[in-house]
Amino acid sequence: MAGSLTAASVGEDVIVAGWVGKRRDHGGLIFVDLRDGTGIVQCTFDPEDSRDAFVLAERIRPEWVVKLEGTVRRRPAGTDNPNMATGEVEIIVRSAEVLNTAETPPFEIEAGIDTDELTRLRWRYLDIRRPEVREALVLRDRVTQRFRKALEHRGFVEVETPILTKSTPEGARDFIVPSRLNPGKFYALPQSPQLFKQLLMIGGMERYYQIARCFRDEDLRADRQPEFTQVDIEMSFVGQEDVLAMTEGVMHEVMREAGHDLVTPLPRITYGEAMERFGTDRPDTRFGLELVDVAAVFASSEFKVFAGALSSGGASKGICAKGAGDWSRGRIDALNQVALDAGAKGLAWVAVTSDGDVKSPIAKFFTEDEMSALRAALGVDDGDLALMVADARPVANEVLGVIRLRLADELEVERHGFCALWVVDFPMFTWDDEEERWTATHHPFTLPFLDDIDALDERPGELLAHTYDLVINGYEIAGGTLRIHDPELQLRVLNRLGLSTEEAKAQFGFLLDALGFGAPPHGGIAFGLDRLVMLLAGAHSIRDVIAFPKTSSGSDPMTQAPDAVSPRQLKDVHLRVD
RNA sequence: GGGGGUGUAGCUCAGCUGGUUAGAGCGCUGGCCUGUCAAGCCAGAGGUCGCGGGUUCGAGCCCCGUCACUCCCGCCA
Repeated sequence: MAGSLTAASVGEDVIVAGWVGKRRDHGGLIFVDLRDGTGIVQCTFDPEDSRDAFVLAERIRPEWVVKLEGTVRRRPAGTDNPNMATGEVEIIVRSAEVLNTAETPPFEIEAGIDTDELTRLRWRYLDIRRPEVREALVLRDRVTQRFRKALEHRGFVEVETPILTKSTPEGARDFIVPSRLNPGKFYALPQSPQLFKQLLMIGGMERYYQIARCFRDEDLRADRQPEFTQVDIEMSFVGQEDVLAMTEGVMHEVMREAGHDLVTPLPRITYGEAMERFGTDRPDTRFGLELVDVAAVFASSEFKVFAGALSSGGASKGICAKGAGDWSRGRIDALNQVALDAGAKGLAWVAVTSDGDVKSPIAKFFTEDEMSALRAALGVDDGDLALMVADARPVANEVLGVIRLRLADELEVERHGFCALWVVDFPMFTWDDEEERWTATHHPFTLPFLDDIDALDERPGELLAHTYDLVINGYEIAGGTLRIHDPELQLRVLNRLGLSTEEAKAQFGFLLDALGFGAPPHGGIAFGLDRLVMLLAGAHSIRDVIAFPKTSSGSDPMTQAPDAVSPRQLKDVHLRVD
């Protein structure tokens, strides 16, 4: 009500209820900004209109809850406030009632405050009164509703899956819940509905979705919370193209809801290409700064470090930092440190000043021809800085991927709008040095490329899988796979991951059994709803789009969770705590 | 688990090379004020300098430890 009053409402008698914002007391005249869910309107207390209301207005304080009755009036000439939606009008208050008083809030309830997040979270319900937080939650609702609408329209059925479920190996650390009725046994909270959606396909649901809460007991980040929300989707009797087309259609509608036009079909690149060009599997394609293979330049050069890396099967890659040719040595050294931290042995560089002078610790190893070849390969003009890494191919790519993002910041590269793309064909397995075994790149239920299935045993590192990640502005917004529907193949994959047949049956027996009862071919995708809304809201953390998020140590400053429980509770669930 | 940053009034911050009684703006309280909207003017209250230890004649400042928040790496199939 409050925020929707305009000149068209002039003359109307209205009742508004809400919170007191700013109060401006002129002695003989008092203005109160009244805020409700719709916005803010100025309410004017004049003793000539109502003595009682005026006397009350002298007492009220910020964040008191009041109900005001009065008439909407055009503001006197010259007193309009063009900065507020209701700035042409005001309510002349005839009667006022205090519904509740309030403590002085620990921070001001208004847009654009610069208060520490801990303070905001401790009084999150006050923070939620502020417009940015409110708008983020409203946006989240609109996005969620649009997902529902778009999916229902396409024949999907929303099904709830268990929150109390079974811990399985592979993947993230589970949150576990002790069972009172089963001493010594535990439920696990789902990392995602994963297996249940497959079981729904086997159950003949054919098209399932769920706005699903997921739980992972891992360390937090700006874009990672211990509980988060997926829009989880699965379809039967489909191939990859069907899933991608469905996803693009739904995304188009969702983006439209948020006021953006997503041009489809989206570009696609393979995982391999993403790594070669951007040094990451989730490239931010709002800018170039792509990685270039400079092996041809270094193969025969006198620069032993690079030539050596190449001859031992590695790669040498480079990136051209436009306009960085005049950077100080210190600034380049800082980049070198970034490269070292990212795992490089060093960062080679050639700076060409805007006067055309070449400065480089490695220039002495190059002939004039080689130097021009390097500049041509990377597109280095006067005033540019070339950065090169030679190492095992994955290392060289990843290091330059990190450098690329750093350069985008340093060079203040323009990054606006939304650049979405598919990254497809991830490897089925990734070698884990620490555990000395193959792990599933996406998950163990991913369908590998069947035309190369011999690689499963012979060359597991080369086997690709039917996978697709939707990446926007460097964030993985959705990811999915076609699933294995053959129990024999599923068992082979689990074996390949180091699970014996007995272990596989103990952990995933219900899935293997189910696959044996006529599982249809199926595949799907899951969106990270929090991240998507964060991007759409222009926020920098998913905490900004979650009503009651946790701090980076996983605690809630408002409820004080997690907290100790009583000895009785522990005894009930057969637990002892040190 | 590791690295960086931060921690001083309710909020945001300043506080010099270690030196008297720790300051400012906003907010809050009281007073004045009939057209403000970051209202204005006057007055006032408000401090475990995150916590613990150490060095020193003397610590907000230096040292050690610790806690919290935050960003990143590891981790997140």
